[in-house]
Amino acid sequence: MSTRNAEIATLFERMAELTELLGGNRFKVNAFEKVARVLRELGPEVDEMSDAELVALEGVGKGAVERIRQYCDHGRIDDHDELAAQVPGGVLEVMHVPGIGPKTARLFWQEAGVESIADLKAKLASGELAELKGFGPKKLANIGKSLAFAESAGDRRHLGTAWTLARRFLDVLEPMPQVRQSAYAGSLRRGRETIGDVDLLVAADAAETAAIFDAFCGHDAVEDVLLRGDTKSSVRTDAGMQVDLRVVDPRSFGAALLYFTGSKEHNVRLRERARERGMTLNEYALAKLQDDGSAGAVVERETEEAIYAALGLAWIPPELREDRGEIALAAKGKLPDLVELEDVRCELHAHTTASDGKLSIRELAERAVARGFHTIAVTDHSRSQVQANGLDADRLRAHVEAVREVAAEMAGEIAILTGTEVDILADGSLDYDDDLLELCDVVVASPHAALAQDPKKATARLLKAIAHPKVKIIGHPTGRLINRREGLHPDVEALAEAAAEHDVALEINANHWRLDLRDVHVRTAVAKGAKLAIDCDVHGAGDFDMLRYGVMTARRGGATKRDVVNCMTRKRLAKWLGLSAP
DNA sequence: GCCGTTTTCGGCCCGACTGTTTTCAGTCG
Repeated sequence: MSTRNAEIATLFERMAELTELLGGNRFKVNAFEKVARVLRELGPEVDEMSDAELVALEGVGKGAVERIRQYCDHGRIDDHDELAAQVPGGVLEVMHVPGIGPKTARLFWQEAGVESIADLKAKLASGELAELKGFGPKKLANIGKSLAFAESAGDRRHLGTAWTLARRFLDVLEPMPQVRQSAYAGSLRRGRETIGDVDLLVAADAAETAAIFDAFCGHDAVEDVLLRGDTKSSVRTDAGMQVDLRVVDPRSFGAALLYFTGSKEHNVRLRERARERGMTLNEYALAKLQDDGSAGAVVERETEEAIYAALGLAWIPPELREDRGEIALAAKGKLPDLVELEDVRCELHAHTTASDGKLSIRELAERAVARGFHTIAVTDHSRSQVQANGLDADRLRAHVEAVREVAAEMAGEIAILTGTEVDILADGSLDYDDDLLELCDVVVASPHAALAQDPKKATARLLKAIAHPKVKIIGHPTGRLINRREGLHPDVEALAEAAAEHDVALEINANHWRLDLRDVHVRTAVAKGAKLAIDCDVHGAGDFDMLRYGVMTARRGGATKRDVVNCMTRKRLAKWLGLSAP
């Protein structure tokens, strides 16, 4: 995501929220949200695009282009400022509290003078809000709880946190005799980098739901039961995340899985498509649409595949369900054949106790063998990474020798490659001289410091590293840490073009704190024909399990196994690295 | 505000749960 596009997207999001809060046209709200979403996922900067190119984007009309240009020229959008002038700044934050929507936020503000979270807390405590019509003790108590939870939990959680939490619940639910099928859905199934709530789905007979909800609400992880109905329940957990469970009739599992996987925007498209074909889609079934507008005979409901097929579409992998054009591709049978976890056959970015890893060379290699990998590269940190015990020239030479010894001992089991994760210094030069890099089979070059550089410098820095003849992989190219550090904002199109030209792979660092490249960058890389490397950046034994998050991110970007160097055979990989045959 | 196999107006997806309701609005996903 480029900074300029993100800034404008934020303004459109705020226009949507303000319009909603002020009771404006809800379709206008949707339209603003849609523009924001398009901008967030846009590869090129808006100032590099023509008006015609912008208006060709689905969801972007003339009005949006005018506002975008206004921001580019003057750094502000009049409509936004006019809306914002009508509402005190803190009211939007009040609206973000779970359980408070636009109507309630407006009522609190206009009838009770709540203009901030602080006001809300004070007036909850004083009992002033209880005098408002329609607000009994339970509603207010729930708002109080939401406030406390939001403060302790903070933002959306990492993909890895959500996946682990989902597993904890499914490990209890799956073995239950009443449970016919179970799955995680929502943004977790789509592999988004951050997850709001975990959505779980279970198929069971209606008569047997009580036992399932008992097990769910009584799970060790549960701190608070938010709601419990006949078909759905929500809880807050010790992981600081909410988990929702839906129990559906086994015959409707496919329709429900489709529905609860989302995205919301993808679902809207599907339902529109159903309508165009005289059908209606909900979480129970795809059904014929009757004259009175109600759902008639069921067309399909048991599997996602059948429902997509009935809509004239190939099954769409969850990671692509973001309304980014995947439905048109599915209609033409042109969906990419996405890379899968099992396609990944090697790890090319791993650390040992020589720098800041927890495993010895041999332990690292044994773990890689256990995963069925044909190759592992030992890439410890370079000298500038003092806090990570980076290797100076003498230590690197000794370490390379040590790696070669273990490689010889384990030659029958796995190929162990010498390597380094060499720092890309602020000016784009590398942290080791070329003669040292020559010792390495694999050179991963990564930025670790000067991560607040301006985009032009960052781009030049990374381009210089890509052009270096020994570099084969650019590690975590932006250096961002999700929810913690922005990292660099390079021109990813330019990087991808250069990477393709020099036959260098851009890494998708699979660590769930990083996911760097991120999904939209992957999309750009794939479009430009650049190779990708999905690496776990292994520091400890458990890190190999991060691979699934990297693969999900690659899939979200539309990567196939032909795009990913870790999917090569041992022989092809050696050839790509310029090594003599293994 | 956006969009078009019904193109420049008139639509724009669907349902569960809660609280405070005498029949439903608000929120959420």
